[in-house]
Amino acid sequence: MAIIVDKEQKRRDIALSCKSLVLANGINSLSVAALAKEAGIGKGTVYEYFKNKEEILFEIVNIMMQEHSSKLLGELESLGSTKEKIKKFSEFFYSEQDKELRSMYKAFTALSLGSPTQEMLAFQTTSMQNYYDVFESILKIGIEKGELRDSSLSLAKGIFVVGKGMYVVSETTTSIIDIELELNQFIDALFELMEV
Amino acid sequence: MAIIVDKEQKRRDIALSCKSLVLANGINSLSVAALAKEAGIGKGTVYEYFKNKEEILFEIVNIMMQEHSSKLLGELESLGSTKEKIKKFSEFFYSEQDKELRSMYKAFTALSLGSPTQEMLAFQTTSMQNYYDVFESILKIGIEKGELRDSSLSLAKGIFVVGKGMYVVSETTTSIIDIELELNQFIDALFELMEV
Amino acid sequence: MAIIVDKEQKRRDIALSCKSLVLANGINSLSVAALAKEAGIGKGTVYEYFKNKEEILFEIVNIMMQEHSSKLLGELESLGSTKEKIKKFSEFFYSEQDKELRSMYKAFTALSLGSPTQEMLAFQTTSMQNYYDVFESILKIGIEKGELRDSSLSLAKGIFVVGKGMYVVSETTTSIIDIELELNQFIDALFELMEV
Amino acid sequence: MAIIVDKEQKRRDIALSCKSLVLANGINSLSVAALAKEAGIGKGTVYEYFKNKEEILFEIVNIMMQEHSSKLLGELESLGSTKEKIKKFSEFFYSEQDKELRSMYKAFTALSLGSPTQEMLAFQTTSMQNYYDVFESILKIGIEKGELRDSSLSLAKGIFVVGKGMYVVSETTTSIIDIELELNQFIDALFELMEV
DNA sequence: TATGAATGAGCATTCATTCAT
DNA sequence: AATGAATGAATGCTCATTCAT
Repeated sequence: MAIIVDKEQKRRDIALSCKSLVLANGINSLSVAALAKEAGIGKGTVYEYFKNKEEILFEIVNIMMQEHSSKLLGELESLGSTKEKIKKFSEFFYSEQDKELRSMYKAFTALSLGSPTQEMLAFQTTSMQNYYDVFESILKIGIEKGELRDSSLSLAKGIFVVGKGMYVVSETTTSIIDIELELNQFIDALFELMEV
Repeated sequence: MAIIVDKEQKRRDIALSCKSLVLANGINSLSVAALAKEAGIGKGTVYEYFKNKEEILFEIVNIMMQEHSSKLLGELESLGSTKEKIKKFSEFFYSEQDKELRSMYKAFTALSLGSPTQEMLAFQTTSMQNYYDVFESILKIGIEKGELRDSSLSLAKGIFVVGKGMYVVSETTTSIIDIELELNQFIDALFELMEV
Repeated sequence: MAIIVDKEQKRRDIALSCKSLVLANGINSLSVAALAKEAGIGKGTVYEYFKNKEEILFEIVNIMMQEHSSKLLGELESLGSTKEKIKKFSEFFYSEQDKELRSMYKAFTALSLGSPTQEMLAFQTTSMQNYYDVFESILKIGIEKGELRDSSLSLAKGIFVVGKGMYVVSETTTSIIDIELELNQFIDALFELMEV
Repeated sequence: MAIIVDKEQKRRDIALSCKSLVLANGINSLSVAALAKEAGIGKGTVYEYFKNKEEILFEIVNIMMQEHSSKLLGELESLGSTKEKIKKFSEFFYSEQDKELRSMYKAFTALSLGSPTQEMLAFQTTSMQNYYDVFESILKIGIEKGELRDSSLSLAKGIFVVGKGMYVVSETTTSIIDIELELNQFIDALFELMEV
């Protein structure tokens, strides 16, 4: 009987096994040769599971985002107020435990900005949408519960991107921008607007 | 005696002559060979004016930012209210006429995120600071004139980065994020908070 | 499964196939491109077998020295007197059949003098030591057999380097230095000292 | 009245002004640009005084050898015995004060071995001959004075090159060859042969 | 299915030399 | 006589991808 290999599982294994390589050296210095070696497989085998190098990065980011997403959803459940939920949500941009994903995300953003492909845009759009849906549902519940005004929703995307903007600024300058402090101040200020 | 060349001017000329190459093909595919050809000079000549390839990109971005900056300052002068000034300021993120600089800036951000060097971070920090100074002075004048509350200043950085965040989102996803609309909505909302 | 290649053998093949290039044009003008072409392989393939260009030269010299060394040891066995052995040993510096190795060695010495690296010095030290060990053992046997005085050993290095010195002189001047004649005269004279 | 520049003197000035550059970085990294800068002249001017880069090295070595030679001749005069003279002569290979010339000579030997030109060989031959003439005259005087046997002359070249050989060995290996000790031992031993 | 040997296009950078001024 | 701006050939090395086994 032939060995049945779970292709999807092997894809994940390969992707994850080189996660540390990307985190250590960035995305530019990740070579297929190093990747294959780290994964303990042949260079050719990589191409049995991924169309090209880019796809591997998709897979890594995808896995990490899924993990982060499910963890986040779990943590959100235990929180009461909408503001707490939003703050928990934005912890991604500065918390120590999300550092790896952030680093991965940074590498991926660099790639996306530098030479965007259709697949890349589609991938990011989907990922982003998933997060945004969660975010929006939090606000909607807040509105339902009477915590927030109806008009708050229009500020949603604003809050959503401010973290991203801060993150990019902090990563591309040496300015000591204290994201945690400033982001929380920003949210506090916004909630004064949004709260009923 | 030897030919006297305005080195600074030639630097600018070389940098600008390959601006279109970067805008057309991105930063990754900009080769020194292509650059030199476009500039109508020899490959070696490039290195008479720039220490390395990176420096050329600095120069291009620098020139474009200076142009944009002086144009912006001129336009700001004719505006009365602080909100109008802030909106004029944020037009950078969506206006048609700043498209080139935005594109250049995008390429540069990709580079900065991908493989940041000390020089790059320093350059971005300085550039950013210049803009931020203008931004802050607008708010300070607004406060002096009694248009804004004293506490507004703490929101400054928030407003400042939200554009950047939106821009990155819009560039890395296919989501039809209407930056112009959403950014203006966001500013309007914030001004409700900030206005006396 | 993949093609199995005797990496060590191919290394030798590649190195040897460009031996003539080095002998013909010297070491400075040996480009990887020319080397690969001569070996009938791609440029990239070279780097599958050698870490860098230098290593190829090491390999060539190494192979040639090993060949010479084993040939020399064979020839030494059939010789009776210590003087004969020493003379056989020193034939390297002028014999027609060692011309290639000498030429290779010359190129390598030029490199070592010009820009010595740790690896290069180590390589030369080892190679030199191997030869010197043979040389010393010849003298020791001579002493054991009562052919030479005990004190002869202190002259060993002197004899050893005189050939090298003559060789360098002959290669860097047009003076018609008759190495064969002078080296043999020198050895004869020395043996008057060394013999019991 | 036009300024009359002593071309020959300026040649020497240029050559000497970049002596330290060669000593510091070796011969391979000496660029005409750096050289001109060090000499405080334009790159083009270099070519008014030298046909090419190689010629500059000739000039440096030439000047240094002339200096060394005249100094050596002065020192030899005050010495009585032939052995002392020979030892003084061979001090070149290890003395601290000749370190610079040795270093220069090393660089030059590397060049000569690597890509010998007719001019280079001719230059080295002449230089070598000058030294050898001095050396030979020392031995002749020793013979005249009855210190040495007539046959000693045949060993002359042997002594002459042994230093060179040792020097090359010491420069191309990490072996701790104590040139001073071994060279002197060698000369002592030879003198047992040569002395009447 | 798995492999890894082979590849060659591609690239940044250097530098001796020329020559118009 | 002096200069330095301009040059382009030359080069070592990388790496994603292919494909024969």
